[in-house]
Amino acid sequence: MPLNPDDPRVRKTRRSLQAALVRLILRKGYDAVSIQDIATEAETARITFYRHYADKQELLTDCLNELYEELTQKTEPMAAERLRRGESPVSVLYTHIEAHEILYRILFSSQGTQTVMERLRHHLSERAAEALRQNAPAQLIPLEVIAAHVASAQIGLAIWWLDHDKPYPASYMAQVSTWLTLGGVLRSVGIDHFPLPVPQPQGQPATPA
Amino acid sequence: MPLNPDDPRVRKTRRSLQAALVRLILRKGYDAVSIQDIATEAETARITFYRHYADKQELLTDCLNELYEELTQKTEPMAAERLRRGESPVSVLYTHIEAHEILYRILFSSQGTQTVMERLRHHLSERAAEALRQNAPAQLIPLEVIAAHVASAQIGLAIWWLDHDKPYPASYMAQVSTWLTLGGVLRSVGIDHFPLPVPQPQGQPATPA
Amino acid sequence: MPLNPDDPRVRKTRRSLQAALVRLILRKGYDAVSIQDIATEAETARITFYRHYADKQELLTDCLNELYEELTQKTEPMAAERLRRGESPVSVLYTHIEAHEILYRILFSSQGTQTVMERLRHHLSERAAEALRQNAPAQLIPLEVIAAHVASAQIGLAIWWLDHDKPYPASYMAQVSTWLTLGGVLRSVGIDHFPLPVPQPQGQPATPA
Amino acid sequence: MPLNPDDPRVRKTRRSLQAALVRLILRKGYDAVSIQDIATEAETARITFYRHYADKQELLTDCLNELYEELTQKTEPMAAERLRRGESPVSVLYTHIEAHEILYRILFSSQGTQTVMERLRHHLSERAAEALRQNAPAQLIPLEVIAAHVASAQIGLAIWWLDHDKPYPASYMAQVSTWLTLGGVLRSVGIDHFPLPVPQPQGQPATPA
DNA sequence: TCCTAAGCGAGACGGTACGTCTTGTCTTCCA
DNA sequence: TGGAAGACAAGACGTACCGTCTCGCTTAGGA
Repeated sequence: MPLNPDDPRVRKTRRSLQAALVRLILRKGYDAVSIQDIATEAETARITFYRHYADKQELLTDCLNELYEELTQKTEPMAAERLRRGESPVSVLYTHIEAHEILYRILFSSQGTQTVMERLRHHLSERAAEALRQNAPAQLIPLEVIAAHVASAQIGLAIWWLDHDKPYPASYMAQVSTWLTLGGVLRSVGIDHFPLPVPQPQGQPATPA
Repeated sequence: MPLNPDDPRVRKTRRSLQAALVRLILRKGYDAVSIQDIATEAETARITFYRHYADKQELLTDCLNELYEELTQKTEPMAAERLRRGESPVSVLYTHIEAHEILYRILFSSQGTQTVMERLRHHLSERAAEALRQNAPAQLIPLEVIAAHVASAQIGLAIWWLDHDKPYPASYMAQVSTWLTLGGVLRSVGIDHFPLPVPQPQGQPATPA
Repeated sequence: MPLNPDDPRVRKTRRSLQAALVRLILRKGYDAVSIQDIATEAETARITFYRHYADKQELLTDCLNELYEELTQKTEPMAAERLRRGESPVSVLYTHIEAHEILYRILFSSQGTQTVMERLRHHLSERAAEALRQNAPAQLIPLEVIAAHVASAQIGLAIWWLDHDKPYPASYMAQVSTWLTLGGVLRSVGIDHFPLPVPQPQGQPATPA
Repeated sequence: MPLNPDDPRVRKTRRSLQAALVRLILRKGYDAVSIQDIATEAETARITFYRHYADKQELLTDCLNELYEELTQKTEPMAAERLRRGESPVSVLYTHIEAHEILYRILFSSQGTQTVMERLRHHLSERAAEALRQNAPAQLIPLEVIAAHVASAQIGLAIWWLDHDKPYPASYMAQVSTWLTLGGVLRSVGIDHFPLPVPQPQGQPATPA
């Protein structure tokens, strides 16, 4: 007996549960949150939770899904040539993270988000592969390997950024991530011939925490 | 009352528990393994588990710790200049992964290994930062950012490798990882001036999964 | 969260547990009965036991309480002058024991019935003291001492009776108990003539086991 | 492998265990005492306990056995005719209780002393039956019934005495117990004249607790 | 207007796992 | 030989959380 998702009562209950879960995760961490906790926090009955979600993971996924949808919506139609102008999906990602910091902290730290994380990783891989397919004159290395490398590096740096409490501005991080990915490491050790200028550290704190 | 780790009985019991956990994780996944399962599989009593470990996580960490120790021992004294010759810590990592594939699969997939993974990530960051400090003529980008980028990319690619059932040889993956990290992406899209030759895909399957 | 004792589910569960305990005590003895045993015998879950009772003792007391209530209800309003006619509370006690032999065997033998036994002893003391207060012309001996003596003798003889598998009829035992008790008690309050005839051993087996 | 009870080490260890048990029972009650407690209190190892006793009950019985032996030794050779002079075994019992109050409190209160208590009850029954056999001109009531009545009354009153913190002197209690008991018993064997004077309440507190 | 269906609240229940406790057994040492 | 040290198996204990169930209550939309 699936509940009618358009019934305003149903919508209201689900909103309460989602908000309750987010609050509780921030307070105690994902694992320490029991379903009774969620129900109590949402001022409803435990059975009501089960009427809407099969388990905690499903509720969390529901919380993060629209985050993912919003991000992919913004990234999807990015023309591949913007890649060279530095307008990579990465800059969209960092802007989005900054706008939804709390949810991204949960996404990055919670154990129960393998699914959403995996989709995010896959999405970034796809964007990278797509750009490569359109712009690369030659494929010296398997494309899927490059895509995996790029996605991992980008996500990893974004996680590092939040974990260290955003010591640099989002725009700078996005530039650096793109730049390093494209070959910045090389230049950072003194090797030239690179089409992108070095990201200027505008605005970042002189002494990051 | 901490048990004496040198008592042969203690060593034997711990070995049994560790082996049992590994077998069970492979069989059912980390989360589905109960402590009673471990005890039964190890042919001992449940209370014996608690005499040696506080929880499942602690036993798993104990399993993975020597893996980590062995890896860092091999990576530690790597002369920084080997970096240019392609003998990065990454090649050591891939060799090690191939030698202990089962444990690395568990390490990469299990929820309960945040600690060990974090140490691995930190270790790789340190290796990268160290190399940069010694070889970089200029620091155009904060060193810690570069290190985080490199570590994430390397670990991410290694995870991808196992998750896709090793479609290329370890040596090739190590070369690619190093090459991409150093600026390979650039070359892979047609930009030159790079000191390392393109890794030759010797031996990789023609049609990877 | 105390359960609602009027909920029919609750009543049913408690009945099951009580009956299970009685059966198990008869089968293995009070001490050998574990709570899991009770739950299994009652065809319920162990946790259900704990939802209703704090421990085995509490369940047993619950079993015996109504036994005690029923007995005291019958004994309470006994006119004191019936004492002389031989209609002492003791005759009620023996009749009651015979009607609920199984429960009394448990009450007399189980370790966990201190509370109920103490109440029974106290009740019999009170009945004796009350009768004495109303009928005794003089108090040559402290009343509470007499009451303790009477209650102990009566309970002790009843226990002996069951322990020896009822070698004499209940009515005869009640008469004997009263008669033996009254001998000293009457004299202790200054009454010299003994109003009761010697109990005639009607119906008792010639060769008791 | 029964230990040699004459080995001074064995004797010493057993003394320690017995004393430890007595102290612990007084401190926490019989049931709450674990075997580890006893060993710790006796400043020995737990396994040592098992070398000497099968369980807690056996140790307790060992503690109380000599108490019982001493009592029966004093009661055994009592000439039956002393019964009329008021020198019943009861007076010996009260004197003995007063001399070993702590142990008797444990004996009367502990669950684990069924054996010793049963022997005590049987002993008192035997003494009563013996006296009756020698002195009774007629047996109007089964002797074993009388004996059970007498033993129960005597033990019950003694327990009451300790439970109420000895509100009367031991000698007085012994007299009262005998006097109350004899009243009915004598008559039950056909003796009408009551040979004992009413016990004089010498020395008892005016307002017992 | 009522009445009917869907969502919700209350709370008992069976089940699994947890972490702790005690018991009794067993080596392996020490005096 | 007796005692000390300490690991171990067996199993009960009391608790926590999970997921399910039944029973009523409310409330909005259609008869």
